[in-house]
Formats: sequence, C-alpha cells, structure tokens
Amino acid sequence: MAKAKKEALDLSTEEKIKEAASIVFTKKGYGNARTRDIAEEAGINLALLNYYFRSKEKLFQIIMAERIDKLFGVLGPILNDGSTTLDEKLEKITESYINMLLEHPDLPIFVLSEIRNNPEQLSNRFQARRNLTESVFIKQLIERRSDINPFHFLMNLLGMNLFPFVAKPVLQPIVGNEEAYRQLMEQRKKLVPVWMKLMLDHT
Amino acid sequence: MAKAKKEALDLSTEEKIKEAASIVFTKKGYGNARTRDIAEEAGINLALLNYYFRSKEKLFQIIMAERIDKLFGVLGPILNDGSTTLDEKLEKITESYINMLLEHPDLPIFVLSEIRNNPEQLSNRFQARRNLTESVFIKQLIERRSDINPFHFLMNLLGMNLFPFVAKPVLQPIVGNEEAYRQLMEQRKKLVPVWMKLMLDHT
DNA sequence: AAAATATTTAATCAAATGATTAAATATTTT
DNA sequence: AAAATATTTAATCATTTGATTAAATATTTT
Repeated sequence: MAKAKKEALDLSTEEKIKEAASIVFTKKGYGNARTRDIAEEAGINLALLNYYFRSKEKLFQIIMAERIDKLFGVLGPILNDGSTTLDEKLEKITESYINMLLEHPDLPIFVLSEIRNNPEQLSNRFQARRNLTESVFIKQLIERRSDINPFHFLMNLLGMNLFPFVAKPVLQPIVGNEEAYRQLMEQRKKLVPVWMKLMLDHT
Repeated sequence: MAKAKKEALDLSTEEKIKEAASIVFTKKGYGNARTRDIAEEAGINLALLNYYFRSKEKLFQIIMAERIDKLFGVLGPILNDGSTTLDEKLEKITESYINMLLEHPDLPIFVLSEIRNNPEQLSNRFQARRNLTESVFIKQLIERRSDINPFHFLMNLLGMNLFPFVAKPVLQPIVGNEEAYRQLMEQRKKLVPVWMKLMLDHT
C-alpha cells in the first residue's frame, strides 16, 4: 500500500476539493453550483471530485454539515458555561458571532437557504430543543426574568447579531462601502450586549 | 385581432404562470427551480411558459422584481409619513411586516439569497441610500436621539422583525409546532416596538 | 362563414452537467 | 528494480433541462 504518501497527498487533495466546494457552494448554493466550478476552483480534474466524493450530493452533505456546525457550534459551549454570568454570555455570544461572521459573511444566508431547501438536513431537531431549554443560559435567564420568554430573547439576540450579515447584500450598498460596513459591525460588538441588557432590566 | 378574448385569457393564463413561478421560485430558488416544475404547478404545457415569457431568466426577473417590492415596498410609505410619530412608525412597521410575513414566511430568505447570487438585481442601490437618509423617519430619529446611529437602529428593527422568519426553518422545530411559532410572532407585534422604544429612551 | 389572429400542444433539439471509464502516471511495498 | 497500489487525466456517456418548431385548436374580426 501507498499509505504514508497516500495520506499526505490525500489530505492535501481531498482538503483542496473540500475547501473549493465550501467556497463555491457557499457563494452560489447547491443548485447554482457546478461540479466543474468546484473542480476548477480546486485546480483539479473533474473526475477527481467523483473519485474522492462519489457525487456532488455526497460532497455537499459533508460541506453542509461542517457549515451548520460552524454557524451554530459556537453557541453550545457559551450557553452552557457555568462559570460566566448571563451578561457575560451575551457579550461572548455577540463577540464570537460578529468576529466569525466578519470572516465568513455569507455563511448565514447559505446555511439558512439550504435548510429551507432541505429541512431534513437538520439532523438533531428534537435534541436541539432539549439542549437549549436545559442550558445554563436559559436557567440564568429565567432566574433573572421569569416573565421574559426565552425564545423571544434568543430571537432578538440572534436577530441583532446575524441579521446584518444575512441582509448584507441589501444593507451594505445603503450603508456605504465595505469598510464602513465592517466598522458598523465592530461597533455592534459593544452595542448589542447593551441593548440586550436593556431588555433584561426594563421594568 | 382576438383582443377581448385574448386579454381575458391572457391575463388568466399569464397570471397563472406568474403565480406558479412565484411559488416555485420562492420555495426552491432560481437554481433549483425547473421550468417544468413551474409549468406543472401552473397546469400548462412547458412551451407556453416560453411563449409568454421568452425564457426562465426573463420570467424570473419579473417575479424577482415583484418579490423585492413586496419585501421592501412596505417600508417607504411608513417611513415617510409626516403625520405619524416615531413611536407610531415603529408600531406600524412591525405590524405590517409580521402580518405580511405570516402570510409569506419564505419571502425574506428567497429575496436575500437571490440578491446574494446576483447583487446587480438591486437596481436603485444609490437611490435607496438617499431615500432612507432623507426620510421623515430618520429625521425624527435624529431629532429624538442624535447620538443613535440610524443604521444600527434600522438593523435592529429589521433584524427583530425579519430574522425570525429568515431563520424559521431552524427555529420553528426548536420552538415547537407551526401554531406555537405563529403565536410567538403574534406576540412580537406588541413586543418589538416596546424593545425598540427601550433603545430610544435609554440614557 | 371565411379569413386572420391568438393560443396551445406534442415532439424534438441542443447545450449543460453529473457521472463513468479506461488508460496513464506516480507512489509505496516487497 | 519489480510488483502492487494509489492517484490523476482525457475522453465519453447519459440524463436533465431550457428552448424551439411545426402543427393543431380556439377565438376574433371581417
């Protein structure tokens, strides 16, 4: 067997294809992406893509799982951190999301639109509800304000953090140039937690 | 000429195709939609689609323009109403959006993802900035709080109203069933303006 | 009713596109 | 080095899919 070499190159080539697939799928979506686009982006022959991943669909599933994890994986550890206060969690979530989305601005719109196309892709739909409702975050929230519906609170938090990126293609031309947009997002790292705390404190 | 009959049937058939196209495009997006899907949905022959609209692309442009107008057209009149206060505008925008989105929940994700695919589709990009910055709404906002960046304020308002629908495929399974989700959205009609006013009043 | 025009259909085309194959090249193992 | 295995490529296939065509049917005008 050509194992040592195989693994070195395998990783390199396979990773190259996955990287390219990630770029092309995220930019165009499944339906608008061509396997030839991906092959070209990866600098490899089209047949290689099928050699490594069997089909466009299989490759997509792998990328999609990674992207979903990238988008929502941030939340879990922060929501369940027993060592931080609720206020600190708001700050951490906001900072994590905005930092991540500044690097991957087209991630939310990709994931959300593909899930719309194929809702089954969300594997652990039921588990997600449990994980959330039993999280430290929700416990702290209820402890502090038993009258605030956690779902509303979470929608507001995610809406303020994710929406500017979901709507970037519309908002950015209105706001101005790319740099102006980036600066707004930087400001929101401080501002969003302030606004969320207003909701927590308001009588 | 067969004018009278033509117009009666034309409208009916042409409208039937547009209606079907709107449904299929909105549900699947341009790339995943097949002209055959649309023809079937409309209950007509595939050739008819090209007879009436020349091409998939042309038909899409028409639908897309309508959908963009549906999504953002609500805003203009409310933002520029000189007879309402800022608070009333917040209430009107929220109520209009939530009512409209309860009927067309997949509209935002469709429009935003298609604009991502083809940003040029936003025709009046520069005009939009002027319209907004010179609106009564922004004037009232600056009058009330010169220290609040209108772009941040607008992002929050739109984020809280639109995001729950953009993320519905993810959030709804977590929240529970369809009806539970609808009730949450009904509640937000009252709640979002309250939260927005908190931001306006906070010292 | 006849002619002109508009609408609709079945059949077909041509290009795009996902996938495969068979052969060539490179790498590893013996 | 030889054999075995893994990787890569060019060429090709089969299906999907947007679009067209020519003929049939319906409608309107004369």
